[in-house]
Amino acid sequence: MTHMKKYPIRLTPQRLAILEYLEGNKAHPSASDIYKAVSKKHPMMSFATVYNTLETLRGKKHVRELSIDPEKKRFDPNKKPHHHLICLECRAIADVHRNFALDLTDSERYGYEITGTHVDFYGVCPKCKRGRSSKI
Amino acid sequence: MTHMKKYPIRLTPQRLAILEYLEGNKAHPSASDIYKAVSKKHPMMSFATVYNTLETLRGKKHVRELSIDPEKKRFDPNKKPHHHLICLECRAIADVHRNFALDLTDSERYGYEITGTHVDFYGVCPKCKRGRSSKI
DNA sequence: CTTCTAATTTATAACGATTATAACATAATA
DNA sequence: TATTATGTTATAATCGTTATAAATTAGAAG
Repeated sequence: MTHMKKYPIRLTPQRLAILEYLEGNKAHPSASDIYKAVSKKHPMMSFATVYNTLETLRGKKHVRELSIDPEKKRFDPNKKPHHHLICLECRAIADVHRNFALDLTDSERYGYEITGTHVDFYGVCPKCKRGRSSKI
Repeated sequence: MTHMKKYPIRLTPQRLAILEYLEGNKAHPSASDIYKAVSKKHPMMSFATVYNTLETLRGKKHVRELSIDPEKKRFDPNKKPHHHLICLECRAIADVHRNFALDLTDSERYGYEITGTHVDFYGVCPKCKRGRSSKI
């Protein structure tokens, strides 16, 4: 995990397992996805540890917490600035690495101080499209 | 509420009260905000009715369900296409009425069929900015 | 290497948002 | 008016998440 030396956290076996699972993971897993996957190798792992660790990682900017899925928080270890492409049927999330220059005029800004921008593209992923046509 | 004739729903006193509350509401209220406000006039109103009604309104496209707030769903009766400006401190949400032409190349699209786009601007609202400076 | 302290993990309870269920009430329709 | 579908209510259940307290462990100090 990049930046790990720059913003270090105390490394425990549990945290290492979670970091290992997240490293390069492009699925944008939820806490429960992470728990399920990691507890296979660490059966004693508690759910609370997953939440605690995610909170710690979020604080050190090692993961981004996404509010894209209305059902649950999802986590993104990709630290490059990027946007998302979301399947409205299965909630799959893909990354979009492009920089959109999105600026607001003063009147549009409405007194807000803007610190970041994020674009969501909504649609249907290839897997769900296939599923559809087969049902005709 | 616009479109009400085009996509009608059966109008009950409860639904009317909820629609009245939502009409022109720019606060992007949660189900609980709506319940609190509406049950002042309709003390017998049940929480379930708020959820049921919101689900019905969503189905008829009378409200948009937002996943902007990680804690809870919020609802937007504004049917003009628009984007959002979100205060990271108090979760206030303001509307941005601008059309951004955001297109992805085929390779960026990754097989997804894109049906919509939404831009979130993150920052600090004027109220929270004021709160900050007074604490120096 | 041992001792100490603070941080971490665990199990579990509590919480808030949301959904499900079933009985009751109301509206629309025949 | 009788019938049927739809909406409302109260309430239980569920799910994701946070809080708590006791037990464990990592890391620092000696």
